[in-house]
Amino acid sequence: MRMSKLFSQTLRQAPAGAKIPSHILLERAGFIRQLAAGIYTAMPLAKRSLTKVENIMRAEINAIGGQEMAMPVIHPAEIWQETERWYQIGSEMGRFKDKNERDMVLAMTHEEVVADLTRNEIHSYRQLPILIYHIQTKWRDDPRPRAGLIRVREFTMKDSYSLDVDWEGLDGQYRNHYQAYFNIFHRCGIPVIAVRSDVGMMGGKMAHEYMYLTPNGEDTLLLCDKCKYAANRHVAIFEKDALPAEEPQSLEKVATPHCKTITELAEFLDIPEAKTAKAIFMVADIPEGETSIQKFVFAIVRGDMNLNEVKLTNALAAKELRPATEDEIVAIGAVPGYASPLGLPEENDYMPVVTVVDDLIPDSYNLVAGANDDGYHMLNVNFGRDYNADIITDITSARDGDACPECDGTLREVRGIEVGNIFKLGDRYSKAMGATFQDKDGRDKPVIMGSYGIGSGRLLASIAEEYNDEYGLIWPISVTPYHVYIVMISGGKDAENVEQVSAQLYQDLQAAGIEVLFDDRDDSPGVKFNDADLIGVPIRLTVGARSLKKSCIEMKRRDQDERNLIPMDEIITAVENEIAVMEAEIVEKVVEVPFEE
RNA sequence: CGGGGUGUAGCGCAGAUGGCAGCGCGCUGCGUUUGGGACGCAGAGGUCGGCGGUUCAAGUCCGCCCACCCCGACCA
Repeated sequence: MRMSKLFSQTLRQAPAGAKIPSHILLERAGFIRQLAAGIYTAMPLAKRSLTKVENIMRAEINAIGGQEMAMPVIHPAEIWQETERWYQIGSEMGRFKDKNERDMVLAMTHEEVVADLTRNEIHSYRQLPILIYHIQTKWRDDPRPRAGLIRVREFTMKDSYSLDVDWEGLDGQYRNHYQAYFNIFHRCGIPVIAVRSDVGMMGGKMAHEYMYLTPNGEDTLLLCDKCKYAANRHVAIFEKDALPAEEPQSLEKVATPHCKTITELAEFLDIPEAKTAKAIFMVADIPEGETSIQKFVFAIVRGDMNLNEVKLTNALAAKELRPATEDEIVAIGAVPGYASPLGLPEENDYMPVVTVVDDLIPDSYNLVAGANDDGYHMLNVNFGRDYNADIITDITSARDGDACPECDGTLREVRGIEVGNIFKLGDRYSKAMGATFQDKDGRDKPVIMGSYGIGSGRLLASIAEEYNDEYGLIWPISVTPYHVYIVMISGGKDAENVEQVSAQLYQDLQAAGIEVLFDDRDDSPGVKFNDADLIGVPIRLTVGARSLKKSCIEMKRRDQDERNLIPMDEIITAVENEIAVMEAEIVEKVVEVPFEE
C-alpha cells in the first residue's frame, strides 16, 4: 500500500476524551474512527490487523474441531422468549419491530440461534460432539461505553458453541477451549491469566474469563500468589475472619446524633467498624414468568465489609438491581441513616421487602445497628434473636489483603481487561428450546452446551495497550497491518534514484509475499519517520541518498534501536529472516497451561 | 440511572462586561527545501450541537432538547 493512497491520516493530536494509550494511539495512527458512543469504524489499517487476529482465532478453533459458519445478526424475538432472556435482559438488548410489527432482536450472542439449529439438525448421539463457531457482529447497548475499543456497544466476536451428549463431553470441549484460548492470546502477543467469573446473563454452571492485566483495565481481580487462586471480584470468595463468639447482651437503644455512616458511628461509639452491621438498601427487579416484580432489598453485611452487588443479584435471581432512593427507604417504613431490620413494619403498602444477610452475620455477636429512629442506634443486636432474614449467603466483596479461601495465602487486587470467556452452559438452552437428541439407550436427552467468546476489537485494543511507547504503536509481527514500512527520503540530489530504488524495493518485497506500506508521499523525512513510529509497523526500511551511496538500505526494528545497513541485493532475504525471527519470538510464548478448575 | 464536564473549520483550542467569528496544526496552488513532525507567498474551509425566547443586535443572556467525555451504578 502506498501511504499517498491510504484512506486514513495520522493525527498530531488525539481527539479530546481519549485517555488511555490504546485509544489515543489507534485514533492518532488512523486505525479507528468513532461514529457514536461505543460505535467505531475499523479503518483499513485496523481491518488488516483484525483479519490477522481473526485468522489466528480461526486456526486455533479449527484445530480443536471447530466448523466456521455465519449466523444472523437479526433474530426474531420468539427464540429469545423461549429461553426467557427476552424478559430477563434489560435495556442492554437492542429490540425493534419489523414492518409487520413483529418483535426483533439485535444479536447480543447466539445461544438461542445455536439451540434452534440444534433442535432441527441434531437427532442422534451419533451426530455429536459438534463444535461450531462464527465471527460476527454483536450489539450490546452498554450503559457506559468507554476507553476506545475496550468497551463498545457494537463489536465483532468470535463465538463458538459446543454440543455434547453429556457433561464429560462438555468438560473435554471446555478444556480444549481453555488451552486454545491461551494459544490465541499468546500468538497475538499478549499475556493473560484465566480467572473464575460470574456466569452473568449466560447462565450455566462454570465460567472462566481471560484477563489481560493492566492498570487501565476495568475489572478488578483477586489473585493468590501462593496457590494460584484467581477470580473476578464479582465472584471472588475469601476466608472471612469471624470475631470471637460472645454471650449475647441485652438490646440497648443509644443516641447517636449525626452518625449516618459506619465510619461516623464507629468513631462516635469508639468501637471497631467490625462491631457494626451495615444495612444497604436496593431495589431488585425479579423475573416472574413473563413479567417481573420489584422488591425492596434489605442487605446486611458486617460494618467493615463491602456489599458485592453481583453476589446479591445472584442470590436474589434478580434481573436488575439498583440502589433504593431515600423516598423508597422511607416508604417501606425505615429511617435513612438509621435503618435496620429491627422494628421494621411487617407490612407496607409500597413494595415487598426481602432481607438478605451475609453469612458472616450469624457468627457476629452484639453488633451495633440502626434503631429505625432518627438519631438512634441499637447496641448488642444479634441475628436470630433480634431479627431474621429471608436469605443467608455470601454477599460481600473480597478485597486486597483478604485471606485466600483455598490456602493460607493473602489475596492481591489487580486490574484487568476481559479479553475472552468460556462458559459451561449445560442444558440451560437446550432444555428451554427442546434441543434434544436420541441417546444410545433410545431416550431423548437435552444437548449439553458450552459457549466461548473472544471480542476481536477488544483484543486488538489490548495488544495496542501492551505494545506502545512514547512514539506510537509497536505491533507484534503476528497481527501487524503490514510487515514493512518503507521510508523514502525523496528530494535532494539523488531524488530520482531514491524514488526508483524505493519503488523497485516496494515491488520486490511484495513479490516475495511481504506486506509493505510504502511512504511515497512528498513530505519531509521527519514526517515519515514519525508516522512510521506512530503506526508501529515492525520493520522499517529507509531508502535515502546517504545509504544508497554505499549500495545499502537501512533496516530497523520498531522495537529495537539498532539500525543496520543491508546491501541492496540482500535486502529481501534480510527482511524475510527478520520476519522469521519475530515469528519465532512470538511462538516461543505459546505455552501449555494446566487446567485449573 | 446519579454526579461532574464539554459542544465554535478535518484535529486541538481561544473568543471579559452582547456589537464584522479567530489561532495552531492539517488542507489547496506556486516556489524554495529534503535522514526525525521545513520555509515563504497566495488561498479554501463555519447552519458557532438543535429548537425556542430576550434584545436594535446573541457564539456570548434565558429556557427546553440532543450529542459526546469523565467518575459511579451496570455489564460479557
